Amino acid sequence: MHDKSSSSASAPRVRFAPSPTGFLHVGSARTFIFNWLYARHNRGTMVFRLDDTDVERNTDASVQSILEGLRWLGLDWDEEFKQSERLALHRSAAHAIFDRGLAYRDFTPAHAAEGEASSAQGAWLFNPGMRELSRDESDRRAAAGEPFALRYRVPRNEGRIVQFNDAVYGEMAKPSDEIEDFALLRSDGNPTYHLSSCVDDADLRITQIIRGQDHLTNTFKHVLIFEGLNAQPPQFAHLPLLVAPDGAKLSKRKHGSVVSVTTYRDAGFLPEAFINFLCLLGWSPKNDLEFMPISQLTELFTLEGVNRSNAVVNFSEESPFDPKAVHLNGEHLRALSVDDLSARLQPFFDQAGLNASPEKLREVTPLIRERIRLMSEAPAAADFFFLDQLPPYDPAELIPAKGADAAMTLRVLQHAQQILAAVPEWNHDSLDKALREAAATLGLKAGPMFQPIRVAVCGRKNAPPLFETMTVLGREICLDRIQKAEAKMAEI
RNA sequence: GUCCCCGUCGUCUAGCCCGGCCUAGGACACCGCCCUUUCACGGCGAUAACACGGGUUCAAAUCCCGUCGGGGACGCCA
Repeated sequence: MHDKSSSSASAPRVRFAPSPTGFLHVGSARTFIFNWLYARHNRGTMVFRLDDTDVERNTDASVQSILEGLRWLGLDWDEEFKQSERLALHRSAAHAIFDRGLAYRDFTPAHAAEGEASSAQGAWLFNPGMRELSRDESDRRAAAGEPFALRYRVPRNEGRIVQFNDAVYGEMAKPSDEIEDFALLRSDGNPTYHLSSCVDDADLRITQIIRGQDHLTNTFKHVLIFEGLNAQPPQFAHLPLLVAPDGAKLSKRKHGSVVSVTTYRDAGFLPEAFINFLCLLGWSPKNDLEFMPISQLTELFTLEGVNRSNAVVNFSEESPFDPKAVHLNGEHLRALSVDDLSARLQPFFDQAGLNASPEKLREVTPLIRERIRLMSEAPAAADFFFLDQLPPYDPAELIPAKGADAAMTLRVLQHAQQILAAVPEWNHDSLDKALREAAATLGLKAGPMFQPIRVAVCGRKNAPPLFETMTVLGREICLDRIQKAEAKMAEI
């Protein structure tokens, strides 16, 4: 490629522009991820821009919470901006549009036309009388201190069609007659979202706007603003929405904490698994691949792979997380090295108050990694490795469902205790050998032989493989627990 | 209400643009079998979808029209 367009076809610049009015939710996270993937795939620039023009609703806690969510995802950005620090630019842009005659002052008091029949009778387009105000009268009233909002003078009755080409939805067109005279400046002089967003996108030389489909119809207004700014609009790419099982757009208010990314973090999702899951919602590499590390997602991501229909994120009271996300997490968990997984599991054990030393946890990790799908499940799956005292369990559990009765169970325990006290070496192979021989001696199959021991040692029926478990636990603890089990048997 | 978008297994999706290779592929979930000292992991298999109605065509999931259904946007919120 050495044509003359090489300079204009420079590296793409994309942005993620959250407004700090709540925690980072999964829909926003996906938008961020797609932007990031696009930037990295095309060796472009990722811009983080805080769209904090709504002073009323913005909170610092929200900013922190969004950053916390993004930090967890582990995806970076190259440039950072805050809209609240760029208000002067937005205002002067508004004035420039006004000076070009593309906007007018609207002295109608705020919220004047709210409620009533206005919304029932079709779309509102503009407040009567304001469009036609002469420049002189407009100036006079403004000078007199009468508050006004600045509105875009959308072309009327000119047969004008506003259009743009969306990278996902294709050719979009709408008669300007159907677009309302949206506000650029509020009566307090502050810019609206539409204005700030477009002015910044133009000023920051954003080349692709990748955002939720809920902005699809707003885009016509944005095209008009770019026009008023004398700027070339970026390419738009709208993403299908993430919806709840009830079909409605995911919202913090309606669906609660299940839409917050920190909820996934706290439940023990791996960020790479969460990202993988989100990517599969509304995008596909089209080759049946589903398990993908971030490097591969980056390599495969293109806007052509984005589809157009909304995707359901499944969650319910019983299972708060989409089963596919959980499954994917299990796969990513198992793809980690034991050292890595062990380190990531540590906080979950600490939080559970299990006092797990890194060394011990490192030994336990291989025994549970195929048995958990969320890291939060780990403490419950491995608590008996770290507890001095086994939690109480039903002695009846000691008795196998088939192959041995209570009397035989007691014999198994007693015999095992003798054998285990005498095994020369406390490792997998000698335990295996000794206990299988013991089973033969008692005339039992492996199952009925191992079950009582497993329950005695772990305090439950379902546990990791017996010999590995006993090896990690050590002889002393095993013998002690078997001893206690015998005592329990006596209770029956 | 007005405008816009969408509609393939329960869910995420491939296929649709460039009609035949689709007796519609993959994944999750569910069920069954195998592996196995339990639970898992893994392997194998089963059930399961082109919203509906018209057209165009030798041929339609794929093209056209309509209907219905779902979602979104219509704010001096973002």
